[in-house]
Amino acid sequence: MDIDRDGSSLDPTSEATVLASRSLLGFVVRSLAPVLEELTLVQFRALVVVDAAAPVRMADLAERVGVHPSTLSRTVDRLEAGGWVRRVPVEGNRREVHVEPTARGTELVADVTHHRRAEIAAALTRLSPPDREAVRRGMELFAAAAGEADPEELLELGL
Amino acid sequence: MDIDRDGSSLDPTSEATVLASRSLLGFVVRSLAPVLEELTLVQFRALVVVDAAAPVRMADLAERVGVHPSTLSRTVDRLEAGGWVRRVPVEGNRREVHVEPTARGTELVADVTHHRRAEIAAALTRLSPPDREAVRRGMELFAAAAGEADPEELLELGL
DNA sequence: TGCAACAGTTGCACACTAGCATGCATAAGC
DNA sequence: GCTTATGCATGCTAGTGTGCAACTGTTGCA
Repeated sequence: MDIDRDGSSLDPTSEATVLASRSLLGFVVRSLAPVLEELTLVQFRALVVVDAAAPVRMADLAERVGVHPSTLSRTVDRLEAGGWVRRVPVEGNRREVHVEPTARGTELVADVTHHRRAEIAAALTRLSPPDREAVRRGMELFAAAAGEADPEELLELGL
Repeated sequence: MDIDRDGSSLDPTSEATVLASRSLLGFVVRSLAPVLEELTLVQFRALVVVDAAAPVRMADLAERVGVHPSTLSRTVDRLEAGGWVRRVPVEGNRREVHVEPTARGTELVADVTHHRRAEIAAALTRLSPPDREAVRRGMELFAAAAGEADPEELLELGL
């Protein structure tokens, strides 16, 4: 909330960046809100990993999501019951189980990112071409300076 | 995760913005991670509201956090047990109860935002002054185009 | 004064996350 | 082939979040 309280003590660039980050977070939250009416955050996180890494073994999935295998087993139960993922036998190994997204699961994940990107693009249309260019340059410079976010890390918020 | 999968279909400014947003989210998540070892996300959300709006009535708090008063009552129980907030009687009204952060609660919230701001500032030092200026301008333009995020909305992720 | 509305808590029910210990089937190693 | 390790599922316990309904105490109004 008070992400920029006491902001006056920082340099103007940090200031502007913090402010912009609040706007961006708004986009993220809005894109996530509808999902959270269908799935819990934990479930969506798991679905995102499945969608990105399928086919993935249960144990690997548990590790990537960062939960105990037994917890994951039950989370997959729920995702499977909801029709978001399915367990598939691994050929040549009857001990392991793979998890894959269903079409519905893939679609849900795609919708979220799509919606987010569309909203951002819509906001940018409110700028003149030169201003848009300035945004592009600023964002690129910032991304380069900040470095890629660790995917595992982003996952902690289901992103 | 795949926040920029299929990115090629968008304009370069959206592209850059999405990329930068991933970095920014990384900062947010990192600043939040230590907190989540002490409090649940819901509890932290409530704490943030209390810290920002104290003193606040239970009913108002429930509404702002977006949960049922009975749920909030128990959440406050837990926050109070952990020493993050305290209930204080309202003078002149023995029916209402106010909630206030303890010093510890205020400090926790401040730590999160501080840590986040410091990390962002540190990343920006890796840029030359002119580049930093370009970032400032880009971020300001974006924030202006995107508009202020709705505080209630950001709260959904405890921000 | 008496009654209705209000503020907050508590009992109840249910779902989800979480981890540990256990069990079961399968695979791998000797 | 027998033993051990692995992969997964399940029973158990516990903490949390959630809402509804009921209850207590308080306030406000007629």
